[in-house]
Amino acid sequence: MQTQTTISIILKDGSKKEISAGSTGLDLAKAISNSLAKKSVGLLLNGELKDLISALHDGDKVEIITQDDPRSFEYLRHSTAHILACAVQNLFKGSKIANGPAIENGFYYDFEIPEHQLKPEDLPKIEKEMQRIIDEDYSFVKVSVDNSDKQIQEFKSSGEKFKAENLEEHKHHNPTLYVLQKDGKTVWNDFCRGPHIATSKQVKAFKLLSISGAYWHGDENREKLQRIYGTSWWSKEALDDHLQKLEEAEKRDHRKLGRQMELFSMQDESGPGLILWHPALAYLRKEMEDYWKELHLQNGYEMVYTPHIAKSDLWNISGHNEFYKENMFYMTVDEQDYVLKPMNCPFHVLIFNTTRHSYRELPIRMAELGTVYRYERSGVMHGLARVRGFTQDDAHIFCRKDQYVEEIKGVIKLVDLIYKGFGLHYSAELSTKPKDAIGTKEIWEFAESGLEQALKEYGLEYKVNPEDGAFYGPKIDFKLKDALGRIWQGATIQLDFNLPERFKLHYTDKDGTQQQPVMVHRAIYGSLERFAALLIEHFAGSFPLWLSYKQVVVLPISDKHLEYARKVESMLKEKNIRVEVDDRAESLNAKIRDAEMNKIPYMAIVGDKEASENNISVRARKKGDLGKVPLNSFAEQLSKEIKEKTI
RNA sequence: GCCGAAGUAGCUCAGUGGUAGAGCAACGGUUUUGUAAACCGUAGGUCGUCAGUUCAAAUCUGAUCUUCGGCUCCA
Repeated sequence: MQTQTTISIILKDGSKKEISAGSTGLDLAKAISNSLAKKSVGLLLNGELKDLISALHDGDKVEIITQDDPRSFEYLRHSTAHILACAVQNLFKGSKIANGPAIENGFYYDFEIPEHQLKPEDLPKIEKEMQRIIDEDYSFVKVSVDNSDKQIQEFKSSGEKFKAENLEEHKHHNPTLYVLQKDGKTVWNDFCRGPHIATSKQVKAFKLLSISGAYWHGDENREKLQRIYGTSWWSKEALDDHLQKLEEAEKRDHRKLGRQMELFSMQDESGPGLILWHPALAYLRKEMEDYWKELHLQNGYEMVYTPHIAKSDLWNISGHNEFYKENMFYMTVDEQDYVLKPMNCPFHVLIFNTTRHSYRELPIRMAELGTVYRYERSGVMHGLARVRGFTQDDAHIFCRKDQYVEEIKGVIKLVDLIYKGFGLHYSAELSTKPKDAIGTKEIWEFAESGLEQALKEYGLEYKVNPEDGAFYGPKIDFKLKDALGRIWQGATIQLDFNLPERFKLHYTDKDGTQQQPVMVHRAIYGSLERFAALLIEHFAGSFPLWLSYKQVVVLPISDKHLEYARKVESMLKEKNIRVEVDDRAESLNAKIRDAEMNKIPYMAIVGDKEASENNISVRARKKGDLGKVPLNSFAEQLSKEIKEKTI
């Protein structure tokens, strides 16, 4: 009898497991339980994601990644991308493969395909070939490249120039190939770091979604590539859920709802990226603005208004002409150059600088709903979310160093307060000093630690984005999460060391010396346009009562009830409720249907019974009949809902 | 800006070289309706724009504008 050598593995929970030497991760999973082995996908081996069949060594720390672990998608999707690449190369002779990573919710692969432009009709054909590869049950086998130069030559001779270039770049990082193999026969290979699933059959549910262009290494001077996007899941159910979510997102698309609900438009005559706010969305904006102004005035801000254009001189001082030139609209009047403002800050600084300031006056908080114009490249515009003219809910705080932390806390409080009114959840991120920053090390330290202190004292969780701040100062960004779990850019708080210097901002301190104030830029909605887009998609157009254009529609059962309907209307109008009567000669069912389609929160249905009892039958959007309610209590209930901003 | 796709009635879409279509919306009439579409009729389009090919162009070609999917960039 031979003595079996064993090795000791440290599991996730810190416990140790003895297994026989030469075991793989899969063996370890089997040794723990069969059901675990079935769900196992890969390993976190000493902190790195590795193939499930990686060999284990004595003392390794191992966490088994199962299908329940979100990290398992990296394996699945990246492997599905490889199957896609193999399928495309089988179908389109001479195709060269570039890169194919897993991305959020899916994957893509980039190809150079000579003499064929991919069309949507190609996707089902490619899917079929992928399914064939999956059904063949090929193994993903990792092969280390011992002679990089020889392998590069091989890639080059088979025309795989992108693989050759990738390998050249990584030749000193223990390069590996992944090959698709069956019965020891290799059918396909790619230069790849991995990790992968074990066999192609593990791909249970995938779909190719779209085609687009891309460049090798994202560089428009390099080769043009064709990209295929897809998604891949562990089960058909999960795939269907995901596809349904995509469908739901499409239904909620603010551009689509914008047309359907007549919220806004952009027109050829007025130009791209320039929004016409139609009455329904203008009402929502008015509510956003009123709410904003009310909270800002309550929280020590002062309102200012500044022009839309300014002489070029201003932008020379601010530095915009130097750093922001390609984003600005220019015009010449009376031989004088003017610029359409891309930011409000220089104007606020001018207001600050009009008089001398005492340390006693600070902080000064100057707020403006300022409309700015930025030249955006033609391909980047997107509905209300990315435009050329937009209104920032901008404010600048000029304060002393000793007031700085409190001021930041005040802004965080205001952000919290405002988002509450919309029922939105958010998270915070702190971005620190980038490489090409201006300002001394001391001032950056002061600024960053101040932001951090404010976040901590406020008790807000945050993530740090190292080196992601603006060149002129660090910032806190707020990310908003919508009803579908998608992330939107929200509020931002930025320190600025640049403008106080350029505009020579001063205040007179206690001891009579001239000191430079700290300047904070901050916006909470960010852009009213983009925030409106967020609200449209978050609520799928069914806005809460306080944000609805039409809050109530009165539906008379027949013409006989028009008189009473008008009475209901004027009574609600007196209470400042936005109401109208549907007096069309349509059936009640048709009126209800139209009101539902127009996403009006409440319907007040009135007929003989209601008129005689001085009440109404209430029907709520999407909820249906709520029964009869006295007119007065209905009005009171709505007023309360509006006042409390009930979601 | 770059790559690719698309643009037909207010909206959603059909129409692949030979007289521009449907549904919904609009308008007129009939119906007077009890919780998601009553019925009949009328009107509405230089087929994004400009050139070209052709006896003939929504349809083929080119340019241009806009939109969409990406790349890049960003509030």
